[in-house]
Amino acid sequence: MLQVQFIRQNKDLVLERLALKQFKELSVVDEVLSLDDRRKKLTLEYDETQAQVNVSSKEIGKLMAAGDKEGAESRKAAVATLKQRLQPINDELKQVEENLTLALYKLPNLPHSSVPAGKTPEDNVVVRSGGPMPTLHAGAKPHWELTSQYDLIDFELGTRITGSGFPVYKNKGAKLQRALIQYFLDYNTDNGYTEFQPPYLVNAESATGTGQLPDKEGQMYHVTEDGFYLIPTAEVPVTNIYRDTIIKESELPIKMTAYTPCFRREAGSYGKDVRGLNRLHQFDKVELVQLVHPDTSYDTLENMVQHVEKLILSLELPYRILRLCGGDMSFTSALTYDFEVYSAAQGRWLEVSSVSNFEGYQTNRLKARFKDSHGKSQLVHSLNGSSLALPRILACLLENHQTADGIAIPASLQPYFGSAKIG
RNA sequence: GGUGAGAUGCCUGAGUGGCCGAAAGGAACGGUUUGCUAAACCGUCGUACGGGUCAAACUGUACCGAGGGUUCGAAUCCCUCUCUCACCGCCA
Repeated sequence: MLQVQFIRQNKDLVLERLALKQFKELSVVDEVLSLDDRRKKLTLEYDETQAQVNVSSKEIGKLMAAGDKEGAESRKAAVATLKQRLQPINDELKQVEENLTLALYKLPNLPHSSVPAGKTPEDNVVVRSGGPMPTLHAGAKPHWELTSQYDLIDFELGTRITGSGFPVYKNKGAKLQRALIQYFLDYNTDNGYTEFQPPYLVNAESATGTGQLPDKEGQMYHVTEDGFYLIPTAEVPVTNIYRDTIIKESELPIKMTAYTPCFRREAGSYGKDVRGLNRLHQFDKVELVQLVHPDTSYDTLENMVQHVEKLILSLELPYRILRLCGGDMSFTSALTYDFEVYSAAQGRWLEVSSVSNFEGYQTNRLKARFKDSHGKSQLVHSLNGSSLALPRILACLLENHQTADGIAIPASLQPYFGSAKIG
């Protein structure tokens, strides 16, 4: 969430940026400020009254020790009066603090100055593109036919075991999946990221920390029996590794990577969006998370973009990088680059990675801070990106590298997959 | 799942009603000494939210797992919960 002090000092900027993000309830900004004013007044009143109580209590102790029972009793009566005043102040203070938090939760992160104006995906800006655009042979097929032809994935079986959107990978399909995960993780750790295997279920505090709650409650599977949520991305458990911690400045940047399955309810999706591997309820992803000094977070963002770009290039896939417009960005992000890979047989671009700088928005909720050179704690900036989401990469690999007599495996992947082609 | 013991600052660990935001030791950081290393010595060494200030100094409140309660006053007493450890049961 945004820092109240920042909102107070930069109100005009905040309003302007919220508008860029297509945020309509601008009155929330004033609500936050007035609630914070009220909170300060009440806090002062409470603290001053409580201070009197504390002083009196000490005096009572001394009077008792001195054997002055009467003096002690009269003091007690005075304290009782003070405490009666305290009660309603405290009640209101708690209410105000709760409302303030709720109001702050309503405000999305502010887009960075380089974020393009716009409302829909059409307004996203293509930053650059690359990779070899394939020329498919006459009988080229979409991936859901290839997976069936080569016996790589059984969608119907998954439907029977669980439901739609839970495919069963088998044979070379399962092995390719495993090879990709291994390759991605090695690539990340070779570049200085520390590998983690986090829990796949998180509690409500963690989901709140990264912004899934309360904003996107319906996106996650909720295990009500124990109050846990299935992770929609490794971002949630991995970023929460540093919840409520003060990091040494010398330890920054913190670079983490993790493979996890991801679970998303994806309510309301339909049609060609969900065909084959395009959109699933369970999928695999290798994620990058960095916690960095605020001064360097945008350099880090560019580094992460290049890191992911090289990985896609090594898979010999055609891609483009988009800078998302204000209206298409996620609630918590300040600047996001999406990577899309061209699905040749479908004739459409599929998002395979999203790399974002959240600045202090997540870390303010998480209370992930570091001590600066003056000894003051400051929020670190958090960033994350996929490297990569597996199903769409798999789909594009199959479609783009298909030939009349099989599917070619990119050279970078062959050591992991163990052969140069499928079929 | 059952029984028992616990949860204190970066770590170990004292503290059973007021003098405790908290002893002591260690680690860390700064300094002195030193041919270098080591040792020794001195100092610093929690967080949040307020007040105050140009900024500091200074100052108030809260926090000893979490939440409630008793009391003029709680790390200390009571209740609930969570977690940790040990043993038993079960089990990949």
